[in-house]
Amino acid sequence: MARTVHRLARAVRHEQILAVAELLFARLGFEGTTTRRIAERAGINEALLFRHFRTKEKLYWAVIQNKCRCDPRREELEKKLSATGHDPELFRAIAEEILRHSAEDPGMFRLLLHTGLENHRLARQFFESFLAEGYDLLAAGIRQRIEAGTFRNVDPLLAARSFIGMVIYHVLIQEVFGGKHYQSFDPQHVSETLTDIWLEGMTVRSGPKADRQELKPIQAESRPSSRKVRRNGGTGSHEGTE
Amino acid sequence: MARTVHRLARAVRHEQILAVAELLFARLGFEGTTTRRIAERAGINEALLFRHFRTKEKLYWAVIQNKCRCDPRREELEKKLSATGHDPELFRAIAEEILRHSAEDPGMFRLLLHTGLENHRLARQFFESFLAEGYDLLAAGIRQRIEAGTFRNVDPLLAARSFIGMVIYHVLIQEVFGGKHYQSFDPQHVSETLTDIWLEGMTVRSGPKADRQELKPIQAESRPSSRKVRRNGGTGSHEGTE
DNA sequence: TTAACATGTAAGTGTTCACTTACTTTTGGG
DNA sequence: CCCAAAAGTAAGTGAACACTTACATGTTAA
Repeated sequence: MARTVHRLARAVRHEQILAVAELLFARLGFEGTTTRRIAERAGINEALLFRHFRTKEKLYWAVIQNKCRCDPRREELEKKLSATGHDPELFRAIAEEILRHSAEDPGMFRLLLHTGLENHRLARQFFESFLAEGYDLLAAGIRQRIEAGTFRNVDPLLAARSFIGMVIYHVLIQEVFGGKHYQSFDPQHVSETLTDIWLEGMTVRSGPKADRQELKPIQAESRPSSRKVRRNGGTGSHEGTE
Repeated sequence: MARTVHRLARAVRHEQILAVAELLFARLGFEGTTTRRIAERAGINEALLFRHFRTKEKLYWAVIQNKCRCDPRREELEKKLSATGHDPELFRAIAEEILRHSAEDPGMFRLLLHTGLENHRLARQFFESFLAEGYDLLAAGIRQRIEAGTFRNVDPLLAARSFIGMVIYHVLIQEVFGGKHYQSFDPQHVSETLTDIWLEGMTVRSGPKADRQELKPIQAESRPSSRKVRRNGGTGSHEGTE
């Protein structure tokens, strides 16, 4: 017995196991995935799996690091963001990129969430390598635009989060909570709408500048009397700002 | 032997087990939590646990349904939302409520995510009872405001999602991905900033009404040349609904 | 007082888990 | 051609899993 059916070069098998493991970990989480099943789906004996990865946890690590390796076009984003100017196209492209990437590789998203939820110390590294840096970049771009006077003066980190949040949350609802079983959205329509709302909320308007109250950008210990005033719709109903 | 140390009324024990189980399920997920450990932490024998809940999965169900029971102030929200008028306070209150609730009961949030990720059929029910309804409510309120001319004409569901998304995503980063270990935020500041951005992005402005292009509210197959502009028009700023 | 029953437990059940051991087959360089 | 190393496997290991069985103890109503 001991039939050896397929014999592969070490590196090839390595990659194959990683791919299968990624799929299962993304779908079922760390605890929900068994080494037996990974081996099965890879068409190999469990022992071989353990010769490639000494423990299940090391395999999980490897899967995640493998994902982090193929990091997306960070520099590209950086360049675009640092180009000052008032550019809705750019933000829409970012939103669209997130939507596209999440649709193409939903496993990635689920893996990220699973890792965050399970208290693996992996979480932090994964988080930093995947999210934190992107934020700082985005926040920097926003800050720059605030200083340039095109964006309103709000906390850049919160602004960045709110933008990414709108998009990611949509993915969360659609992919994780089965929203797509109820209704599907055209990614372009989504990215357009979300970006439109956000940009509209961020950009400084022409017209009288003086009467605008600033939002405190970093700390808001002062409980503002009752209402942060905006230039309200002169639609007439300038209702009840106290 | 067989020392019976604490003897509790059935209902009391029931609740106690539910509480312990909720804690562990939220922290470790379904697969990551063992019945042994639940029993241990509840200070009882495992067999007793299985007399209260015939299977682990039924226990999980029970935990979730228990969470759904104490449903938050839906009617209150409904009333507020249906009161037409242009009210930043309301939306800020909603954001603040989400932030507060998530901070007080982070387990709830984690449980929801775990349930979504693990493919439990529970997920859908949980989702519907907890999220979907709230959306529809919010979306309805937004639609109403669009018709009243206070909000710009965007897809109300997407608008609702973008609002909730900004807030929930912030919670996600802080609670699940350990963001709070790096930086903590004043909930008021957060809710203020996010609501401000979103409202600013949603409200119709005064000024020339004619030159505004509409965002198609439902479908956007037309790739608009460069920029979706604000300024609502068509549906008429038919304000003063009341 | 006591029988009936609910609350509780100790000590299992078979199964599956992550991981190992001991062995077989294939391959490539001398 | 030969043989060591690499690629593969069958058949385990003890531990932990969800869940059960058999029995002890506290409560209560007739």
